[in-house]
Amino acid sequence: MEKQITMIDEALREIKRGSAEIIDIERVEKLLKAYFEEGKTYTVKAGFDPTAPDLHLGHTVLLQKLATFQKYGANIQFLIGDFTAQIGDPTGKSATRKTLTQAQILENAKSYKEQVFKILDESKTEVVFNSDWINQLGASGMLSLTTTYNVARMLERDDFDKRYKSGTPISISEFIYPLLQGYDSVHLQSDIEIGGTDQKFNLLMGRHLQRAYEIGKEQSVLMMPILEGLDGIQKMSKSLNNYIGVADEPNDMFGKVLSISDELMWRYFELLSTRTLEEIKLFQFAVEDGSLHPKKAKEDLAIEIITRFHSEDAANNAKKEFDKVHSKSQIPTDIDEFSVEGELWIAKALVECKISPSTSQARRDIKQGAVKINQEKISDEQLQLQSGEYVLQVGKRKFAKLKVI
RNA sequence: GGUGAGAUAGUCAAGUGGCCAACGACGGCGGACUGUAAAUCCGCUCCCUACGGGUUCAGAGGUUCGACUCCUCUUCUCACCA
Repeated sequence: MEKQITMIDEALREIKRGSAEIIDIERVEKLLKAYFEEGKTYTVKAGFDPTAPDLHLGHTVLLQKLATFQKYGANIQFLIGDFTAQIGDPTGKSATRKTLTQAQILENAKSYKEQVFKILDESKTEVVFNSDWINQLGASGMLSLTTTYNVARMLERDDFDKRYKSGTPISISEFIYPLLQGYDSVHLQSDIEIGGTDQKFNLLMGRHLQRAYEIGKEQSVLMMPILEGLDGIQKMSKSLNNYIGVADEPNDMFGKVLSISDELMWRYFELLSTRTLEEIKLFQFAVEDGSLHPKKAKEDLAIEIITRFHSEDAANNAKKEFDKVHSKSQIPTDIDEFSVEGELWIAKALVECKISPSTSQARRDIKQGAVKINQEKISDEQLQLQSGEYVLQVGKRKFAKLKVI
């Protein structure tokens, strides 16, 4: 008995880690108790958008939380919102989405699986599509769904409220969106749902509808913070180009992790590392008292992340490569190769090798001393490359090999 | 439906007849310092083999030696009124 209580505490601690807010933690505790005492499992739902199969570390924050739940008796309902995607989530800016064909959705779902099961246990995960049951709903089902809520309460929601007051249009279908998402929880009889803090309203709707439909339970809700991107300010997203993709090359991942600020590193440790909080605290103290170089801590983080998505070997190689290029300023092993015929003006060569966007930019770079050929800085912007092989470099990070024939 | 204001480079935002390829800020890039960190400092930031040329200031016309700046129409945004 004693032992079980500590196990429950331990599990709870891990589950709470990094979370922004948990609603009805008592129920989570009961579920854990039932698991440890009677081996009863429970379900945790998380919804994903079928339009974005390119996962980045921001998405993995949720996935890792799901993996934690799997450790403690949860079956994951990995929901692909293929129906709701047709409406478009009104959360935040509602850019109108293009509707996807069924074939595209299945394609995306497939690539989700490839990426997601690097973190989740496939045997404890059920992938479901909400069109399956929403299409069954029919007009009358839809109608009775809408009777469970009213416009005034819908307008309590922050973004709707702002848009309403400022006279920005809100379409009726946008009101339907949270209802449908909540209905998913009714159909799936979810015990817990997790999502980002930006999803709070939609997540709570699940509770509301489970009550309205009298399914005999109300899901607990766990919200994770939105991970900041490489800039440390805005949320990680592909469109802001401040992301680390789970499919990124090991070398890119390493470089990107090393480029984050020291402050942000701790945030990443908390939300992305599987190290215990105690371990992370020790790192933090060690860095503060000077016994651990912050770069070393960051390298460990990078290696951990790369190991998860690639392999340990890949991670170690990435580190070696990084040291080679940046600490010893040697030329990287794998660089793009190009070849051209006839002699070539240097500015054109840089454009040709895609390490300069235009000859104008190339000239500026040369003038500023940013261009090297075979490790030698050049200053002559009129330089003609005769036949031979060259390693061209712009700045610290852009390399290309060029063969002039 | 009526009235008024506006649309300028990746974003924000000056410029109201030539001095404007267009102030400034942010971002981005390069350099110094470093740990490819942050902070800081400096330079660059439309294109073109260039002390010159070309194309830009929502779109289409017009006035003018000359327009981002003036006029007309179009499209779109915003504010107020109904």
